[in-house]
Amino acid sequence: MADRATPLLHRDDPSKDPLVGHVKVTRDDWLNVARDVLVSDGVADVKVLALGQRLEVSRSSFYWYFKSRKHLLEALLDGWEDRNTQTIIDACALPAPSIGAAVCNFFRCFLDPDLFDQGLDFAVREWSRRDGRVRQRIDAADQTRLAAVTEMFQRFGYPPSDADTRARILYFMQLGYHALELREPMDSRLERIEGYLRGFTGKEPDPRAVAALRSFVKDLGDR
Amino acid sequence: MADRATPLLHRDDPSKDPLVGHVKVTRDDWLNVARDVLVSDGVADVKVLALGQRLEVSRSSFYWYFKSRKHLLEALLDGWEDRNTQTIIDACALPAPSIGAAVCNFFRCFLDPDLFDQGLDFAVREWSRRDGRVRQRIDAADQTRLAAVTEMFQRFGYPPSDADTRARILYFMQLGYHALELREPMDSRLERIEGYLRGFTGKEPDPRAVAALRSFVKDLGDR
DNA sequence: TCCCGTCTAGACATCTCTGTCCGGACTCCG
DNA sequence: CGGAGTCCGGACAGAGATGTCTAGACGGGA
Repeated sequence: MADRATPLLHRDDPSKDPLVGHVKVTRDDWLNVARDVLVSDGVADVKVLALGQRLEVSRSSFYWYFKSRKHLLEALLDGWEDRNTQTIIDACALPAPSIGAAVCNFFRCFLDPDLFDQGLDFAVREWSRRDGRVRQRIDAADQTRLAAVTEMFQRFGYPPSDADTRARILYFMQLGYHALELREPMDSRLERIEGYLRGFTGKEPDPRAVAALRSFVKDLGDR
Repeated sequence: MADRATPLLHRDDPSKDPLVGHVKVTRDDWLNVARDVLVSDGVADVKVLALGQRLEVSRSSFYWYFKSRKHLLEALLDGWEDRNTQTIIDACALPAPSIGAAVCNFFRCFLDPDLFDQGLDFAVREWSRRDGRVRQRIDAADQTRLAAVTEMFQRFGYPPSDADTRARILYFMQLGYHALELREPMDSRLERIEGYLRGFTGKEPDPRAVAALRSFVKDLGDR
């Protein structure tokens, strides 16, 4: 024992750390930090050393949880697919009394950042431009999502080609909205959505569906 | 003289090179290759070694033309600004008999990839998300472009606030269109533009302006 | 108390990219 | 012919990132 007499904790000052209470870093911690960096800085900046510094832990810890950086990126993609694509599929498969209510269900998962993470979706889309395998996964995800939306319209009696067209417009519109990074107040966004409902269903929006959407948004604002 | 008896040219087989005829690599060659990589792979992949390999030249040549990689990126930004922002400014300042013809001038520079490079604009916009200084430059460029479009509407009698609104819709719409990476046939794109003309000018499109735009597009297709 | 599984620090080799330096080939021009 | 200027290849050092290895701290169970 020479100069180091305080080997107790590997974290000097846990109070100023966002993970107060944790003494150990979990695999999910690595994944969450990696996801944050992916969204804010892009995949090129997802570096083991940088993630470790943010977690105030050395790189060695990383290699306990992940075989390599490549495996981390793979896990990141799996999480993205589980979260975003599955959310859309679930929303489209939800039972609904009318097509208007069904479209409302579709919009709901985009309104709640806990359900669909648009920043992550955008980051993966950007990542795909530079990685063929990611490109394949996101292309497949787009196909899967579109198929789910198309099936939703078909379930309410729209003929296949019509359902396909409406699904594409609906899905692409959401992509474009997020791509522009508009920051619109929730109220005017709701009004726009009601306008969309008329366009996609071809009739006046179901008042009960609109009311449900409004209360859903209100809950989002309250919490 | 040991094993190398053919020191004549530094390029083994100039025939299969895109720069046939060039024996020397120019500063513009480096810039062009760098721009291509920036557009297709992002700024992180703009590496001196990779650019040199594509030019079939060693990195030493690079440091003859550029002080450092940072200076190359700076030159890339200067070229982007000279080309894209200046193109919009010039198009908006062009004399026109009516606001409809003026808006046609605006659309023209987006239809011709030699005037406005949308891939480059998109790549720089993406780069700006990870570099504060680039972010400042692109924010300033957006302001400058919007001011030019606003001035165009004001020149034709629109009151300032109205001109500002129309300019924003017009400019943001172009951004969104390119962001979605739609590949629409030129014919249907022209029809859409005529529809926009009604919206932005509030009256039927100037037939002469539309005819000029059509012949401009035809020239683009012919060459 | 002691041992074992869990988790991390630090040292190390390796790779990639950057930037510098030197020398040589080529061109132009006197 | 020859010297200066232009341009490039190759070697070198340094920084930073990845992945491996070993020793050791911690906690829980026999």
